[in-house]
Amino acid sequence: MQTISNQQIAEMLREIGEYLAMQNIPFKPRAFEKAALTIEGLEEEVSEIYKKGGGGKDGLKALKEIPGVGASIAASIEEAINTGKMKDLERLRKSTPVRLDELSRIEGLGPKSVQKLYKALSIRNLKDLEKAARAGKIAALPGFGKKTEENILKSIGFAATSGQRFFIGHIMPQIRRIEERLRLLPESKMVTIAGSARRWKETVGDADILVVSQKPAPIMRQFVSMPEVVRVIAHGDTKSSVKVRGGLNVDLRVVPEESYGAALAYFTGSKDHNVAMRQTAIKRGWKLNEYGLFKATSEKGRAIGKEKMIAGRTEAELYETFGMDYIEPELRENTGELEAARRHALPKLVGYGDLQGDLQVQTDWTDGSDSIESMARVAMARGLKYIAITDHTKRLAMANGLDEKRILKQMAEIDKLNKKFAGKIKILKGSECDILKDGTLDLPDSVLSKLDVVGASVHSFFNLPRTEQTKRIARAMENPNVDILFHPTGRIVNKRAPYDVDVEELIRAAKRTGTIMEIDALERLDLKDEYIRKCVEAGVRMSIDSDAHSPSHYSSIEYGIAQARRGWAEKKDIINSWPVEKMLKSLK
DNA sequence: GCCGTTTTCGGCCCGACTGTTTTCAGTCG
Repeated sequence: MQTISNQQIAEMLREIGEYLAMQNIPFKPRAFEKAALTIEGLEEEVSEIYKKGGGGKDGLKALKEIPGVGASIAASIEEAINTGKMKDLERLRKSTPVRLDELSRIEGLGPKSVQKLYKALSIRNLKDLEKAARAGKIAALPGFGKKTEENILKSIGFAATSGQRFFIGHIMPQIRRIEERLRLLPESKMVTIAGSARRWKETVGDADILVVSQKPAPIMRQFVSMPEVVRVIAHGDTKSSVKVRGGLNVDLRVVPEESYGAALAYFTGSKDHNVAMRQTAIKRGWKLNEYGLFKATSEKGRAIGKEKMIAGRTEAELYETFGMDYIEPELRENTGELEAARRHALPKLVGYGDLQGDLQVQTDWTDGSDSIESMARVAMARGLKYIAITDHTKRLAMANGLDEKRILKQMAEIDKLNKKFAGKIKILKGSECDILKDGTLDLPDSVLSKLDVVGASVHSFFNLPRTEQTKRIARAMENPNVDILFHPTGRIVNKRAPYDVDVEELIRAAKRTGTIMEIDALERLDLKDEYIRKCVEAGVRMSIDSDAHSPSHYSSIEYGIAQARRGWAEKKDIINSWPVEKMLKSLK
């Protein structure tokens, strides 16, 4: 039987929610949406959770443990696991046969409008919609108009790119360019990137930028007329929204200085974090919004309708008023950070300037673009104290992988360079050694034992069955010469799914064997944040590596550090934040 | 439909912008 993925289940639940929203049913849509969001973000497959729970009644119980999943949704999930379908969804689809997924991708078109369009014009899909819009039929509907019709047509043109999420490493430079442009405006007092980019999520759907200013109008005018803007979605006094070349939506908010902290917290999110914060406020009889934290004033115990702002100028003040420590943006996902902040037990996250070394660097000996010397010089200029040269091994023939002879030659060259760079940067002898199909390594132990740092990684047989893949990698980790497991799951953000492997078992193997787990920064962000957190909890150490194949790739380190921070990692968890001697001693 | 330091009923985050209205519904984040 084909097992159903979390993504598929989430889409079904979300679709049910949208149908319910179409029918104007209150609250239920949000319940489904919430459950869908949670399930999408789960690391473990829901079908596994059900199976592990024992299936049947006990499986259902296990499903209900998932936040946002109650009796009814659990039953639907069970149904989907067993039959691949949800009867409730089938029924809804039949009663209103519209392609909700297609139509709600159109900007400004939500469930209510879709319902109206279906009732009045029998519009079921994007094609029907375009036809009706071109024929001018939509403008004639009550509640719709000429402008709406124009926007629908425009949006159809963009439908392909909307809803897409961008890899943070690719999109951050563009967001920063826009930030910089706004910073240069004389009217703007402060400019900050907010939203998921400030939380360093591995993918970003929209960019949010916050500006403090007394004169928003000229800032808004400049913003909507930037050269990269391809469409203005909204243009207001305090909020504007545009789509820029490449498909990214950028939202700009202008707030007064006294609300800066509240607004920054609000627009940084995550949504879940904000909702939890607001619920905390309500419990205390306060109100939290993007303008501040407010307390209702009362006279003789009776509310008199006036509100007094009690915090909001800075984020720190906001958290403090709640009796919490300041929560770094990377932690704001409502996954225990509020509780930890209350108990003053937040981690002291590894900092963006904390790395002293980089333990995965490729050179022109294999598939890198530059020489060992030039990679060392660039690393030095970036303030690194040591790098490990870790070229591929012979199994990776297309990368001109090193065999025993060539790697010995490379080691001799590194000795020479170390004399040249003495006192400036230390070049470590290393390898990115291929893990062969059976879990043995591509170079003999007699060679590996001569190296300072051995990373092992999978570049072949991605499709082995889960247990075999897990055993294979764990076997490599048992090798006393293997120090680090490079890019442990093989994923590439937005490009390649991880191979099927039991990561928790690998983390146990790492603990048992003293192997370091890598956070590979370049395009991979492998490990994922959830696994990083599990390593931290298990006391398994990690390294954050650029995986640089050219000098410009060192810049990816920043994203790797962000990823580590999102996984609650501290300096003590990241071996290359340590001086080289201490780092080397921590290896096998 | 979900949830619980207001706990098995009765709540459910909150505000800006747009377009079509003439006071507001729908959408978005």
